Amino acid sequence: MRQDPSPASGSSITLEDVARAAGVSRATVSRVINGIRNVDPAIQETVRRAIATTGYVPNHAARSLVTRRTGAIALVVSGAGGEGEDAPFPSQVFTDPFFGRVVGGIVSFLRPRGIHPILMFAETAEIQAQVLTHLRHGNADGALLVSTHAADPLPRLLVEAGLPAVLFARPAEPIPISYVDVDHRAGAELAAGRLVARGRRRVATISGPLDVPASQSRLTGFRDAMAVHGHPYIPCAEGGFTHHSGEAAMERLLAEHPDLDGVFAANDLMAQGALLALRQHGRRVPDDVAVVGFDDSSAATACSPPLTTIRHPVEDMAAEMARMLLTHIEQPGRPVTSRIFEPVLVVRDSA
Amino acid sequence: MRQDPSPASGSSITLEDVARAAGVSRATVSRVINGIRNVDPAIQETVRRAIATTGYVPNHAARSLVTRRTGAIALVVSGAGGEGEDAPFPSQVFTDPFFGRVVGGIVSFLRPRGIHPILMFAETAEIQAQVLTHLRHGNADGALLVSTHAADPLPRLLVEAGLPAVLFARPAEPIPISYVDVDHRAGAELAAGRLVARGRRRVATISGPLDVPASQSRLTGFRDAMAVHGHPYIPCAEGGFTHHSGEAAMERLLAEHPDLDGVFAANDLMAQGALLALRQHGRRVPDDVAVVGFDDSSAATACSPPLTTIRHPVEDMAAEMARMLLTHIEQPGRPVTSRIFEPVLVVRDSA
DNA sequence: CAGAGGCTGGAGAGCGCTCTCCAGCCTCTG
DNA sequence: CAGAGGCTGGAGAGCGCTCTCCAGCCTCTG
Repeated sequence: MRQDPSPASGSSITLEDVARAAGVSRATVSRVINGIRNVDPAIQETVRRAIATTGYVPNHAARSLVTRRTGAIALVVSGAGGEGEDAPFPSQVFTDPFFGRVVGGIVSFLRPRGIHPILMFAETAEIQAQVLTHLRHGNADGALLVSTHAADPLPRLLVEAGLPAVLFARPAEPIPISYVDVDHRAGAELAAGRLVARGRRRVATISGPLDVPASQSRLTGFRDAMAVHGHPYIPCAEGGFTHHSGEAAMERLLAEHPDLDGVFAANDLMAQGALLALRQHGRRVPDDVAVVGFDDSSAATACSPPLTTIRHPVEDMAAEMARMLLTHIEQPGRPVTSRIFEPVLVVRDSA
Repeated sequence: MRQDPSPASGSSITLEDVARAAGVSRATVSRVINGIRNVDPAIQETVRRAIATTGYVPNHAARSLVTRRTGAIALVVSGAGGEGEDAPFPSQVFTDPFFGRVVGGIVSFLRPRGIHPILMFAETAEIQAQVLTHLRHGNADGALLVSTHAADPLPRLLVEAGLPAVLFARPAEPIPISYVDVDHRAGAELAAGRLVARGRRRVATISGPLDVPASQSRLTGFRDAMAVHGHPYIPCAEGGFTHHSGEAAMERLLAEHPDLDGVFAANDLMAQGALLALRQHGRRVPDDVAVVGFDDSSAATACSPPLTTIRHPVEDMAAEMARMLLTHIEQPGRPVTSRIFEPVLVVRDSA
């Protein structure tokens, strides 16, 4: 079974070969493959058969050389501005279940369209520059950007480079770029409502990093809602969206307010840490202290007790990001847009 | 500030433009950029300056059309053969901290070489076919494959397609493909040694799915080592590498062997589930029952108490996969190889 | 029935690179 | 000092597609 021009090594069968086999021109084969213009059904059939028998596979590079499209989308996870922890950045990021849901939503939208995202991490300014260069080399038609820090300069750099891009979460600085986001304020109001409904009167909150707009919205939204319910003073300890920072923040809150009976943590990972601290201090959850998280990550169900939390439709949001990006790529002149999603309260055992 | 051929939209500056600006031929510019053959240092300098002033960025498609290399690597996460759970596959997969470490290791090796992996999920046979077609279209020079199930046919399909590929973990069926793996048996021996050293005499194990070679190796390795230590009978409950399956397996073990004082779970997620079950049954860990996990995932430290576990150098293994793949791509004739990594015991509180 | 206009297939240019081949120069050796 | 051989830069083909332009045919209308 000798096959000299091995079909594997670059599949050396070209459009020319198919055209010859079908007895038509290259242009006609191209038209059949790309489904443009009317082609006689009988000829279409002949061409398709020729493709099948030759085992032809289009050369992607040749195609994108002329179309000036790569057909590729970059998924950029950017963390510039954040301080390093023990694990290398990509490990750290993917340990967060949130990113799994983002990836899931993006893939669910792109894959049926034959697109697979290129995964890029840009945790430092230097690497961001490399990533940007890589994108400008025409390695992707556009970028989906998820930043872990608000001070991220990458969104602006992408806009300046003229590269189609969509953000997950509103950028800290106002720049002309499309994004999806959740209504953080509404989510915080749901959390407040739940704690009040459970009869909690001495409530505190563990916020995310306060340079992140989302953290700000959750904090002020929570405080405003609690004020409406007649609770004017809500102590806050700032965390860093990590398990350990949540534990530490809970320790600080307990030290200053040992009589608290309710906590709203701005994400589930911190809520999980808070549960640990509460247990170590002998507090029962939810009997002594009710805890509400945010995100409905898989951490929420792995906790003991399982977390009552605020779910944003991350998969839907991520899919929408991808949809918006494809629109921008297909219609370059299009104005930027945003889309805000409504969160929902997920009641489990912690509150 | 008008720029008609916008530098963003495909950066219409070509090698030709740089050559003209530098007063040399296209070939010379190409040589400087790719660092092939000697070029007069003075000319090199002139060319570099011309590149800088023109803002030239090589066209990736044109290059790969002639080199027949894309410069891209696919990271394929394959789950064919597994039964679906509630979350969509990609979300599920990335929720497992293990994949974060794999991605981290791969990125740490590829990124300095200017390569960013294309992320592909292939959870069903149908999607595997699509993924394979996509790869054969020349969208990547090779594939790094992480399978979640042993019966995965994708490794064989990749070999048949002649596509350079490297697996994480030895394939179930013997096929000529390179892989990295951990010495599962040695890891299980470490776990057995630890439990024996802690004076445990009634020890059970929670295995992974028994159609996975790794699960088999861990189970037999554990049983063999315990036999050496004088414990001939080790009950086993089969799990599915998930939190919940670990919890369920622990329930079964406790029902049949209420007096057990030590458990080896074949991964941390199941160990975490086991801890939950033990707590619900009023067992103290490690006083009543010592628990050893496997993987040293972030679940190990999020547990209460933190898990004593077996760490495989996942990041190193993933980086090695990438290195092996690049070797295969650069030297197509090269025979397949394997590399087995030694695990280490990480002592925390659970045993 | 003649002419206009639409539709379909082919010819051929061209996308932006790399790489082979060759010319010309320079260096070294006998 | 002549000739061989190495080295460096340029010319030009060619990678495999798409897309424009055009020819030829067919259909429809006046």
